[in-house]
Parts: sequence; structure tokens; C-alpha cells
Amino acid sequence: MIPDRPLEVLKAIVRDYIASKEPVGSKSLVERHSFGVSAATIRNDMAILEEEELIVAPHTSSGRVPTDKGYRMFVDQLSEVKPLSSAERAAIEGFLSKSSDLDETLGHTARLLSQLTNQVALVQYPSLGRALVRHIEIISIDDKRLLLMLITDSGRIQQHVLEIPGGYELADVEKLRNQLNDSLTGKSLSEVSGLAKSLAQKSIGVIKQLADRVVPELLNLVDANSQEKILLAGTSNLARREDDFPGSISPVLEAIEEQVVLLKLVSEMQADQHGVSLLIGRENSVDALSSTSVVVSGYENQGSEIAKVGVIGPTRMDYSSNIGAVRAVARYLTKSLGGSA
Amino acid sequence: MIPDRPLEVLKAIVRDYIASKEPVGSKSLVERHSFGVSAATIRNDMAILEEEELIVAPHTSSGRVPTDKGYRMFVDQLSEVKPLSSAERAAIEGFLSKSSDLDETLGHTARLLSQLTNQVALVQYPSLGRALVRHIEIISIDDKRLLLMLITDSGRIQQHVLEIPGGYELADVEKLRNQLNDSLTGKSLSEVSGLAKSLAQKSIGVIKQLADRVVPELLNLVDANSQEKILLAGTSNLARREDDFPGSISPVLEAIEEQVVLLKLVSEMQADQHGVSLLIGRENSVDALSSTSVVVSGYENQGSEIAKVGVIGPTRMDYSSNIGAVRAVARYLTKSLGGSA
DNA sequence: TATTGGCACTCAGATCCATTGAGTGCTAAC
DNA sequence: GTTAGCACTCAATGGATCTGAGTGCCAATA
Repeated sequence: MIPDRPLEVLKAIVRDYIASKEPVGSKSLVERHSFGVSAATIRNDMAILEEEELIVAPHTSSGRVPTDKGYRMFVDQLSEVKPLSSAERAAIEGFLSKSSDLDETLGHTARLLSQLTNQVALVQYPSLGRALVRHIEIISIDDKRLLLMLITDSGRIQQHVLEIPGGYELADVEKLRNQLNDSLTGKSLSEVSGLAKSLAQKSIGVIKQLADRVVPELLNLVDANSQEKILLAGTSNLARREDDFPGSISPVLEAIEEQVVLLKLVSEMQADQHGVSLLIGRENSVDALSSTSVVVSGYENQGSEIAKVGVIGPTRMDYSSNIGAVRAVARYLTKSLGGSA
Repeated sequence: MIPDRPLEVLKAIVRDYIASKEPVGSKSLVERHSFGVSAATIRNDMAILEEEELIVAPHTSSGRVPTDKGYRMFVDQLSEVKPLSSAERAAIEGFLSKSSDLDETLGHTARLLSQLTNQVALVQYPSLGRALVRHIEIISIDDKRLLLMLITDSGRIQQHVLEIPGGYELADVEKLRNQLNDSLTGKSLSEVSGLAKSLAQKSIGVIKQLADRVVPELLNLVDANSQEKILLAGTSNLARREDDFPGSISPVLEAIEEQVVLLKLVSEMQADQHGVSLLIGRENSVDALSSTSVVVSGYENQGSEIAKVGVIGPTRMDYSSNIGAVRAVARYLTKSLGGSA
């Protein structure tokens, strides 16, 4: 267990380091904060912190810098997060209320969050897996092509054009559509596969022919597209923090552009205190991201979490305000989805 | 007019500089290429090129570097572009054939192009303005909500959920939908506005009430969403070329993330030789992009250009292969759209 | 007239060295 | 437990010097 004052010293170090980017030494520490003790005493405290691997010295006889573990202790101690300014709240309200469809809402959210935090924002698309079928539609485009659509309760819409080489009768399409809707509406996507197949088998005649064409495509929509997706915004914010990254930022950018990696990372994160979850530095398993931290929060529709929003930036970030911003945006997003989508 | 040998010298300088990133001097020039003349002669030629502002010396007595004008002359002289390797062709075919809907196709295209060129790829969404209405659909979601959809011949689909506070009759919706389709299908989006409005006016009774609700939203879809959109991929490729940019890359990233700027830039470009259009360095009007070049080509649907694909990278880029890649990808994209979308 | 060898000159970049100063660890005293 | 004092370390800074690739120019050559 770390005694009280050393803990305060750690917090001060983190704050100063975040603000100045310079390793912080005992002297500047006593100058800026009023600990009521001398620099030498602080040095003793710092020795304890170093012993615990909460801080390190980049070179012998230089100031100290927090380690991942140090940041972790810092945020775990964080009792309250910086609330947003009223201007920021207004910005969120204004921004999100404007959007109409899901794509737009999420796009706006990403941009907004990146501006609010000056970090790279990420918005995960609602996972199809947990979603429910709201409606299935089949639209005639011309005499040989149909547009198949799948609409989920999270507002996500998937569509695919399919060719019916032999043409089709409108009435048959209508029938099939009704059958599909009757048996699938309200079901979760994971159930669709089984149900749709058995429906195709039970059909007969012309309808069966159509169904044999349509159902596989429907499954494709569910399947191929339940591959999740993450939206990024504000990549340039990373570049601006360039010197917070050891070599070049390019591997970092590469890693976050790699959807698969990012998705895995994000989906493994479980919300903890403040309804926000974060990974600091090497706490995440992706090597290229070892000097970044990820802050995410879940957003909900109909009371259950459907996906995550968050930011990613250098470990040396302002955790307090980023946590605040991510949490606020997640809440507004939840609200905005509950409203209209 | 520039005499022959000096022109060859220019080409050699551009090529060597692109390959080495070092200012190139007369001596290394005669070593690497067989001009059959001495370094002193080359120096004279270089004096001419410098006179014409095709090359400059970063510092007195250092090698020379091509200017924007020099690059321009170089590409204008370019008689053939580097053809893709068969592996690359195969990659394109394989990649694009997999995609089903427009979103996916364009997403794949962007990733593909960025990998092919090692540059930042950009893909413009088909402009709604020039597109034709293929189909309008109104789908009942629940008893108070409708989903309005607009499908264009380029395969782009816009949708919006709208609330009908008083509820509606399915039959009325059906009627309205038929009316809309009858009068709008096949029309260009720019005509939709007028036609839809007059249709709303001519209607009567319940249908009119519905139309008054639906038509404005339809116009919104056409309007608000005819704001165009550009997809980016491979931003990290820019970061890798870090030192090709004077200060930091961050302003460059910022500029290309700014959709509006990029759209303006791209849409002002007109295809020239090779079916490809390019802006070199300061030829573009965006200040932050003064040390980048943009290579784009149009892609088509139904024989007319609907939008552009391309790459953006440092002026010091391999124009020959990038032009080749962009052109090839644009062609395949055209083909792929013609096929199924 | 175009080409060439020769030569003095320039200047960015590397290398070396001394200086500086923030910061440390330790010890002895309070 | 705290503090003052002190010797020590080492990154960063700023000359000073050296080096070499490359230039521009000129007089000689073909």
C-alpha cells in the first residue's frame, strides 16, 4: 500500500507531466504544489514510487515520468471526472439532434468526439448479432433484379441487389416477403439463420424457387455483414501529438486503421467505474499501440448496450476530460438513438 | 523550348530523386545513366533547367531537386505508365468481385488502391446530382413510423425514418408510393424537387396529408445528402512518408480529412492524358497540400462519369506507377459497377 | 559552337569538446 | 520523519573545426 503523501506526489507528477510533457523533478514539484515539505522529502517519496514502478527516470538524474502502472493508479484514484463546459454540452446537443439516419448520427458522433477531445475518436457500429429484425423488404428494381433489405431495430440497414435470371412475378415476391416478415420480424439475427432456412424448405413451387434465391442472400446479409465496423475521425489529432510516440506515428496509424485489431480490442473492454472503460499503454495487447491509451464507453438502445464509442490517444493524455467527454457523448448517443431510430 | 538532352537530364533527375530522396548532382547523374558526355556538360544542361525553374538547389552547391514545374514537365513527357504486375491485376479482380453493395465496393476499392500505391487513397461517392431515380420505396415500420427510401441508378441508397404522429393507412401509403414512382422513376435527382412538389399539390384528402409529410423528407434526402462524400484509406501511408513534408504531417492530414476541401479539389479536376488527371504541388489551391500531389481518374456507370477515385501523396511520388494503378482501379470499378449495381 | 578538364569556392552535416544546469542519491544533522 | 548540503551524472546546448559533394567559371580542345 502506498502512503498518502506519495500518492499525492504521484498525482501531481501525472498532472504536471501531462501538462508539460517534461519529466518532472522534485524541485519543480514543490514549487508548483504546496506540499508543505521540502524537495528532499519529495525525493524520498519519489523513491518509494519508483520502487513500486509507478514512475521511472528516462535517464539517470532526470525528472520522472509516470509508467503505465502509474497512470493506472492515477485514473483509479480519480474520483470525479472533469465535467463538460456548457458550450460543449450545447455542441453535443446541437450536433446530434441534426442527424437523421444511423450512418449520419454515428458519423457526426465521431467527428464531434474527436473535436471535443482532440484525440482520435472511434465509433463502433451497432453489432448486428444482438439486434432484432425489424423488417425485411424486397423491392422490385426491374424485371430481373430485386433489392433485398434487412432493417434492424438499431436502425441499421443492410441491402443487396440480386439477379433473378428467369425473372419473377410481383405477386410471388409479395408472398415471400410476407412470409419472411411473419416468421422473422422481432427475432434476433442469430435466430434468423435457422428460421429462414426452414422456411425455404417448407415452401413449394414458384415461391420455393424464389426463396432458394433470396434466403441465401439474406443469410449473407446477416452473416457477412455482422462483421463489425468501426468509424474513425480526427486521425490528424494523433499526428499533432507526434512526439508522444517513440519512433514514428505510422505504425500507430496502421494499427488503428486495421479494423479487425481495433474491434477485438474494443469489444474485449468491459465498463468499470464511471461507466467508462480504459486501457492504458501496454495493458492492451496490440504491440503497435503500446504507447496509446483507449477510453471507451458503451451506448445503448432499448436499454441494452449495442456498441461502443471512445477515443484513442497517447498514454500521456488528459484522462479526466477525455473520460468525461466519452461518457457524455455515449449518453447523448443513447438518448438520440432511443428517440428516433 | 527545352533541347533534347537537358530534357533527358530532367527526367533522370526526377527519377533519381524519387528513388533516393537525395538532391542529385551532376556527378552521380553521369555515373548512373549513360549520357555519353561528361559531368561538366551535364552541369551546363542543369544550368538551363535551373534557368527554366524546372529544378532548384536546396542550398548553394548541393545537388538539384525538381520543382513542381519540373515534375509537371516530367509527367507530361511520360509516354507510357508503368503497367501493373499480373499479381496486382489479380488482386484487383479478386478484391472487387467479392463486394456486393455499393458501400462495400467503394470501401474495398479505397483499401485496395492504398495498398497498391502505398499512398492515401480517396474514393468519391457517386454524386447524387447527376444520378437518376431508380426507385422510391416507403416501408411501414410500425403503426406510427415509415421508412422512406430513395434508390438511385448508381446503386446509392438513402433512407430516412419519419414519424406520422396520427398514424396512417397502409393502402394510402401504397397509393402515394405508386404515384411517386410513376412520376419520378427515371428522372434525374435535380428534377425531383419540382416534380415532387407539384405532385403533393395535386393530391387531395388523406393522400395529400401523407404527401405533405413525405415529400419534404424526400427533398431532404435529395438535398441534404447530395452533399457529397469521400472515403479515405491508408492514412498511415502518409505518415510513413513523414520526412517528405516540411514541418509536420499534421496539417496535411487535417486538410485531407476536411471533406469539403477535398471534394472541391477533386471535383475541379478534369481528366487529361491517360484518362487521369493530376495536380502537382502548388498547382492545387489548398495551402496545406502544397507539398502533395493528387492523382485521380473518373469512374463510370452507364457510360457517364459519376465520381472519382485517386490517391494523394507527397509531390515526390512515383507518378508512373501511381497513374497506372489509379487508372486500372478506376476501370475495374467501372466494370464492377456496370455488372451488378 | 558544343564539350571538356581543371580549379577555387561554398556550405550542410558530421565530429569533437567544453559548458551548463536540472536533477539525483546519499549522508549527517535536526 | 524531515531537511540541508554536497558531490555527481548526464542530456542538451553551442561553438569550432573538418570534410566532401557539388557548384560555377574559365581556358583549352575538337
